[in-house]
Amino acid sequence: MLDPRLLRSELEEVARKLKRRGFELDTDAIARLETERKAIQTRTQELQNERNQSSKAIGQAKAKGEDIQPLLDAVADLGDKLKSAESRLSAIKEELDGILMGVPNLPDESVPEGSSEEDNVEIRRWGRPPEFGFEPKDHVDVGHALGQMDSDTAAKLTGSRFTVMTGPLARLHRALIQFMLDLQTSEHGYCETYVPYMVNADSLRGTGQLPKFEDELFKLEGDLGYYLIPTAEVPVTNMVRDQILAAEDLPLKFACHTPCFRSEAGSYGKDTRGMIRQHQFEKVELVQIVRPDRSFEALEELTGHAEEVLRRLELPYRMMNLCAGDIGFSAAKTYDLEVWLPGQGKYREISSCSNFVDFQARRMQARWRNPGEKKPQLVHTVNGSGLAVGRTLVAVMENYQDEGGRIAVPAALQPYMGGASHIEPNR
RNA sequence: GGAGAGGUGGCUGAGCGGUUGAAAGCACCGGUCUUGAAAACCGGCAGGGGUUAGCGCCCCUCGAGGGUUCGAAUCCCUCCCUCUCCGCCA
Repeated sequence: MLDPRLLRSELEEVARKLKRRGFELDTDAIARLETERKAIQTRTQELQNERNQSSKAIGQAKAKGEDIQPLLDAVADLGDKLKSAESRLSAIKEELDGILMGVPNLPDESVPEGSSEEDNVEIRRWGRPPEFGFEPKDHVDVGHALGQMDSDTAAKLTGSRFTVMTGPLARLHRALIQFMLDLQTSEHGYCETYVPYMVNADSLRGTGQLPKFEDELFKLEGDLGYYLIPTAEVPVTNMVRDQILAAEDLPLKFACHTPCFRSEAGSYGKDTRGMIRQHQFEKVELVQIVRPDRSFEALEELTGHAEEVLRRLELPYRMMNLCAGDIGFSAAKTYDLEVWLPGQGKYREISSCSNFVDFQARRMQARWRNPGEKKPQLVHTVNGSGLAVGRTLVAVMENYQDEGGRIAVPAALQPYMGGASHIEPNR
């Protein structure tokens, strides 16, 4: 959520910044509601003050044993007036809040102009796409040739956009998770974290998935109203919801592996082949809760931590600075890491690292005590995938395939594979 | 699922329907003392909103939402959460 005070004092400036990302702010509606809010709020507070004064006087008169009837008569109709003012006020606040909750974050100045993926700016490139002496297969063909990846069975069990893996390939998938967690916790200082895979609506509001993106989530039946998490970002970031942290607690750095569940409602027909876009996939998420003045350096650092996974796996990738039209709802700035996929002959997103500045913190009321300030201040939140496991597996399968249908195991993963150097096709 | 206890400031924890937005302790900040530190002592210290050049003043908030009342942390109702015991269960 944006700072409501910013919307009052610099409404046009805010609208201009939001326009960069293609969002039209209804400034007239906001200005009108704001004006009304102010009037009704003042009126309400006057009435409340009157009530408080009168009640206090009645209490004092009663204590002295005086006749309080005249005082009671004087406030006879106050209750009704107050009640109607209060309900009007809360209705306006609710309406205003509804608008505000649907307004995305302001893109940072360093975010390039643009309206789509096409306008993202490449920051750097690492590694070189491998040369094959044959026509490289995509991961579906590689997996089928191994006999260890099967979407037909998954479709029988559940439906489309799921995968069954067996044998060494399933182990490689698990190895990636272990490797990523070990790297982030033992070398980059993240605290390994285990969280619920279902969350309540408050948590989803906190990180910005609700109220706008409910159709991208799996909601559970029943009275509880829980949702399956679309990313570990939701439970992990919300750990600090409604908290006031001490300065020495910051930064908090969490690494968390979870499955992620996404309805992919808006992506019919997109990436239907293979396991690029699944309803269920594993991810190791990196989350940092930081002082406001450190969030942009934290974003650089965290992105570097995600990159390190790709470097250790020796997977070629590039880093993109997303343009204003392509960053997510809650983000002020986002870097995507895109890995080279020989089967598609292009770079595909494998990690998305964002600085949300105080946008999520304000929704969550996550604050810290800044020694230099009287009042608690909002923290900043930064997160990124380190990495998306399913897509990393795809990248390994495609980049490490050989003509005989085998997959070489990247050196960094061999300790997690019982020392195996290759995955062989089933006989 | 059954029975009971409880949700109050950063934390612990008091709180007859009427200066209680809240005792006390801890933590924290400032000061005295000290070569320095600790201890001791003195003082400050909830969050949010409005208004003001500022001092300040006003409003809201004691799990959430309703209700009773001139007045609710305190009484009533609904819901949520936590803890203990029993049952069931990986």
